[in-house]
Amino acid sequence: MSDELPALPWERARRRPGPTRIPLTRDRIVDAAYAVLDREGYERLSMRQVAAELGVAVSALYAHVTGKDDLLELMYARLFTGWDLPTPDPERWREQVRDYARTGRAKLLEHRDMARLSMGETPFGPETLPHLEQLLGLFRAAGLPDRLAGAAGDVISTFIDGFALEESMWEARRQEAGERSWADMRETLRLYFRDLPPERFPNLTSLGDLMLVSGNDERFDLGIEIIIRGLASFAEEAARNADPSPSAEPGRD
Amino acid sequence: MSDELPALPWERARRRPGPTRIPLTRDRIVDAAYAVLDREGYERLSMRQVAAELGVAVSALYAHVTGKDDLLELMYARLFTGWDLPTPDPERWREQVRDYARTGRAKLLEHRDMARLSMGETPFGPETLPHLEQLLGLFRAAGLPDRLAGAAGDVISTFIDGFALEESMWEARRQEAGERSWADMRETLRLYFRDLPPERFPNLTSLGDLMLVSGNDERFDLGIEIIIRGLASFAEEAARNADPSPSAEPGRD
DNA sequence: CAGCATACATGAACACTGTTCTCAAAACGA
DNA sequence: TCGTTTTGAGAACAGTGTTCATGTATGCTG
Repeated sequence: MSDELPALPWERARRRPGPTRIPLTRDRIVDAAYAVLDREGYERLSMRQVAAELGVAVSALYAHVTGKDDLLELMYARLFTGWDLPTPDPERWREQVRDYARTGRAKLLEHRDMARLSMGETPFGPETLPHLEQLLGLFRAAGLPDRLAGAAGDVISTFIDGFALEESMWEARRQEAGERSWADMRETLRLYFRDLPPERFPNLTSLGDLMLVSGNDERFDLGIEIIIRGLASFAEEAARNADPSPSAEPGRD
Repeated sequence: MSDELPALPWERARRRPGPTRIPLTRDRIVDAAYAVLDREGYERLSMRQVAAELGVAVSALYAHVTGKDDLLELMYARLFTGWDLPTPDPERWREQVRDYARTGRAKLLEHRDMARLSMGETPFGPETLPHLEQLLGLFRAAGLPDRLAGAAGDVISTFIDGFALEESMWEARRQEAGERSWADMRETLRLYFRDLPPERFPNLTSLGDLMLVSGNDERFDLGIEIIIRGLASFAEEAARNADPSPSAEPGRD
C-alpha cells in the first residue's frame, strides 16, 4: 500500500476508498447504548463505552445528545415503541389490565437492567403519555370513580416496575454469586429460609418453600390479580351507589 | 444491656479524655453518610464526601467498611431501627397493613433520596427479615391463602418503595426546575395537562385536575386501600371455601 | 471543477468517582 | 522504654460525565 512514506500533511485530500463515514444519529447512539447495556449492565453503561461501541470519540455523542440523562430518556422512550394499546372495553377491562401489565414486565425484562433504568424516568414524554392516557381509559371503562384513577395507575405502575426491578436484581446477584441456574439460586434461598430459627420466624420457615416453588410468572400474575380485585371492589361499589337511582342527576359529591 | 461489653478494642481509647482523636466507628460513618445524603442528595453521596464530613481521609473509611455497597447497606438497615411491629391481629389486619405502609413511606421520606437508596437493597438482612416475617403474619391473620402471601408482600412493598421513589423524584425535579413550592409545581403540571390536545388525551385533560388537587397523602392512602381490598377479596373467598363445612376436614385443595 | 460554509468529529483537559497501595504515626502490652 | 498492632494519611490507578479549541469532511454555491 503506502507503507514506505508516512502520510504527508498535504496528502490529506486522498480519497478514502472505503465506505464514507456513516453520520451519527440519535437512533444509532441509542442502539449502541442498548448493546452496551445488554453486555455490560447498567452500572458500566457509560458515555465512553457507548462511544467505543460506535468507534467514535466521546465528545461526538454530545453533538446529538445533551448528556447521559438525555440518552437514558431516549432509551426509556424506546421501551414504548411498538407497544400496541387496545381501545378500552368495559366488558374485558380485567384482561386488558392484565395484558398491559404482562407486556410491561416483558418489555422491561427484554433488556438487562432495564427496570433499573426505568425507575428514575418520569412517564410524561410524547411516547409515554398515550400509555398513561390509555391506562386511565381502562380504569374509567372499568367503572372506577375518577378520584381513584390516579391511585390505580400508581399501584399498577409501581408493581410492574418494582417487580421487574426485583427480578433483575436477583438476576444480578445470581450472576455475581456464580450460581449456574435459577433453580440452584432458588434452592440456596430455600435452604436459607429453612434454617432460620423457627421460633422467631415461624411464617418465613413455613412459607419459604411455598413462596419459592412458584416461579416469577405465577407470582407476578397473583400480584396483578390482587390489584385487579381491589379495583373491581371499588368499581362495584361505585356501580351500587349509582344504580338505584338511574333517573336522578349523575353523582355529584 | 450491652453497655458492659468491653470487647471493642478501638473504644478503649476513650479512657483518655481531652482532644484525642475520636476513633472512627461504623455508626459514626453512617451518621456522616446520612448528613451528606440529606445535604447533597443521592447522586453526590460519595466516599470522599463522607470522609470530608468526618474530617478524615477517604482510605480511613475502608478500615471499617468494605466499600460503598457496604455503607449503603448499613444506611438501609438503619431505616428499620426503632420501627415497632405490632403482633398480627385478625380483627384489625386492615389497619395494621395500612399503618405498616404509612410508616414505611414516612421513614423513606425522612431522608432525602432514601427511596432511591432503598431500591437496590435486598431485604434479607438481620434488621429487615423480621419485617418480612411480620408482613407474612399479617397476611395469614387476614385469612389470606398461603399461596398468595408472597405476592401480597410484593404488591405492598413495591407500592411503598415505588410511591416514595416517585415522590422524591418529583421533589428533585421541583428543585432543579426552581419551583418554589409544591403548589406551584402542581399548578405547572395542571396547566401542562390542560393544554394537551383533548382529542388524543380525553382522559388526561379531564382527569388531570382531579388527579392533582388531591395531595400525595390522599393518593397514597387510596393506593393502599386498593391493595387492601384486593387482599380482602381473596381472604373472603378463602373463608367462603372453608366455611360451609366446618365439621369436615380443613380445606385441602 | 474550485471554493467555501457549516455541520461534524477529534483529542485533550477538568473535576470528579470508588478503590488500593505504601507508609507514617499513634496507642497498646510488656 | 521498647516493639507490635491498630488506624489514619497521602498518593496513585482506572474509571466517570462534560466541555473546549482545534481540526476535518461534507454538501452547496459559483
